[in-house]
Amino acid sequence: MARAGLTAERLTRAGADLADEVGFERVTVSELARRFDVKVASLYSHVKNSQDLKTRIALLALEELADRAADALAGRAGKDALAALADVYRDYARDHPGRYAAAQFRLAPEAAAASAGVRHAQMTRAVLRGYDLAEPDQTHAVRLLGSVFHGYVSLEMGGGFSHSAPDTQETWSRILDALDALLRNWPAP
Amino acid sequence: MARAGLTAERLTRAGADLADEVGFERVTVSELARRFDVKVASLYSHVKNSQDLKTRIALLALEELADRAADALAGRAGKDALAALADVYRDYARDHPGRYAAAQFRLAPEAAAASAGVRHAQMTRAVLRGYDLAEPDQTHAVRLLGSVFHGYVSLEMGGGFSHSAPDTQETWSRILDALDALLRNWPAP
DNA sequence: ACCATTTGCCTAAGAGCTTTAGGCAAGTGC
DNA sequence: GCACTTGCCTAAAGCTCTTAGGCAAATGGT
Repeated sequence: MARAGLTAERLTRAGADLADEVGFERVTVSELARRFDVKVASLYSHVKNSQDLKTRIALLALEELADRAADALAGRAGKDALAALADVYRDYARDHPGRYAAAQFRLAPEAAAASAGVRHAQMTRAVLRGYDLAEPDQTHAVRLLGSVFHGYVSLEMGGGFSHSAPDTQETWSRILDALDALLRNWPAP
Repeated sequence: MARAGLTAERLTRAGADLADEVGFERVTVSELARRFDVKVASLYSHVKNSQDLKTRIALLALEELADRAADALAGRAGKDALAALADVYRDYARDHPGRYAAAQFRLAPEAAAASAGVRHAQMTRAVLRGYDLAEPDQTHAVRLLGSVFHGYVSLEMGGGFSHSAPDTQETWSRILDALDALLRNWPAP
């Protein structure tokens, strides 16, 4: 019997593609086996279990997202950098909804600490260097930006803003304007 | 054989409690049947299927959340109202994590239109009456607030802010201060 | 109070996903 | 060329979901 050439990495990538097609929550070891034209049990030599597979997909998504963000931030500062970072999240979620959902997957603490999640926080801090914020306000601002980016993208993808004018692109720009204004004028306690 | 007195409503409430205990994604028709000491198939007379059950739980959560919000907003205006509404979301998510997750469940368009989701949007608009925003800025602001509230709560619950100073309560207050300042000083396009 | 009807929960059964155990054959290294 | 490792397989058990059909408990009209 010819071998299919399974690998944890190939499975992870295929799982991520599957997530983008059918949604992260419907990523299943069985479906993945079907796609590789292989029996289900065979996957268990490469991946511990379903949880492990999902964790790998999540880590992949976090990496990809961090790579895109690093690219987008190169050579930018101030509002330019803010908008670039924001767009990376929004565009990634549009291009890869399943991967984006995977990036939200609850990781075990050690996995989380070793993940690209750390880079995300660093990059948000890098954006804030264009604004004049001392600690602890900088941390507050990091958390605010994370909340807005994630919250907006997830509401928009979830259809929370649908069927209503004005269109979401317009809102997105105005929110970025507003955040820029806010960061330039962060209120004292 | 004694009857268990099953009802769509009782199942929904028990399902919501179950969600709070083990997480919304682990709410299962089987587990619910176990809790009522009844065979699984019996639930299918009261609830169409697993999807239907989850939808009902989601609608319940949206109602409860809207009721809490309406309560909290009564007699408040301006920043007071803003903070009260924000706290309702955060507190509800803390008290009822499973229900909160359920409230994020993707509803079918008709279900969504008939849900308490509409009230949520109205209440956010009510809060904005304390600030001087004309359309379309008001809609942009509604979306911003929704994004921040949802994004913050979901990152905080997901452990996104864990293990790091300053504590999340402090950040939350400062974010509300910042939003208040931003709304009082919304930038022109 | 009695019988007919409705309603509620049951048994049975099929189909899918997950996971473990053990086997045979295709590659790998001496 | 042979022993060994590795990769995919078959088999099987356990869990969830869902439908179909049956019996008994409630309900209500006479």
